[in-house]
Amino acid sequence: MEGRRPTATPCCSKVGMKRGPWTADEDEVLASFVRREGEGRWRTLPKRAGLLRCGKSCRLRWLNYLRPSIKRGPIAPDEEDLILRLHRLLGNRWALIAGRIPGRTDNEIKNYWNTHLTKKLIKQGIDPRTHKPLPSSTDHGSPAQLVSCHPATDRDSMPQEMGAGSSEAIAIRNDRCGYFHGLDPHHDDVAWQNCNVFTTDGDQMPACYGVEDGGKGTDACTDDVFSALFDSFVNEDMFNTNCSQDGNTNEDDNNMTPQVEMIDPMDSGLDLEGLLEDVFTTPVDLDEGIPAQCKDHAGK
DNA sequence: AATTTCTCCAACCGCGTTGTG
DNA sequence: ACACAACGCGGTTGGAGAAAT
Repeated sequence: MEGRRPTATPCCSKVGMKRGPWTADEDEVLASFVRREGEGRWRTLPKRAGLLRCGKSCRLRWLNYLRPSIKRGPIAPDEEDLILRLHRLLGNRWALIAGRIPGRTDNEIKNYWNTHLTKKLIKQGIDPRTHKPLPSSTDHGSPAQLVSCHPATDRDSMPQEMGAGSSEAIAIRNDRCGYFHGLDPHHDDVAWQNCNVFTTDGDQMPACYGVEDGGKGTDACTDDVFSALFDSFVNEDMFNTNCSQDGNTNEDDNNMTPQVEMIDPMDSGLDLEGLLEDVFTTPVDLDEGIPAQCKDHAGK
């Protein structure tokens, strides 16, 4: 973009630095240099490589476009599904999300989210920021004190155009259940007992949140717990299985406003990144790092 | 065909975090 | 403990092309 407006404080104040779209020649210079010298030292890279770009620009170009592992082309449905689940779990942690979707960059996912998925969710009556039903699409009714949030509960209340198994549908179900209610009571009893019920007044907080143990609560969460948690987010089939195994139904669910403490993992003091790193011990490469269910789901 | 509006996405910026001396 | 540099991330911008009028 040659015509990008100049700013008062450009990232690189050096006069003579080139900005805007990269040319094929620049790409070639950068790519061959990074292949030769490796990533890093971006600040000095332009000089060493003979590019009239700032280091930041070089880094971005490499990471978002030139890296050999970049997958081009449209986002596949399974990738979209994974993005939705991960966003629900992680929020706008684009880099973290991208790290779980091989070949996709944080920028690409962010763009896709902003241009496609937000609209899609809004169209389906879901707030893309919170993954909760939009106010206009919810009917606030009876004050439930305790919510036993079993996914099957909401199945019948899904919007018609939304398949019960769709990620959007799951998003709604999970919204009514709190972040951790994707946990499978059949899969991990301890995790379920720790996390399945909590109230608005915090009478019983799940140990996972680290509230009751002086902030060291993440220690109380085993890898198994978070594997189960994460599996439940990324594995639709498992989730549906849970639903079918759970006989709980509530015909008035549409009217139920769950008084669940919707704890934002980002604000809970829970080190999700660290925990995710534990769940996926190897970086980026899904074939190695992502549980089988997830791998299947991503079709990688 | 010309013009306007909309959509997409590459690139930029500012700020927070991490590393180093 | 502090300062500084480098890196990395998320939010935002604006040009190009597509679609609508």
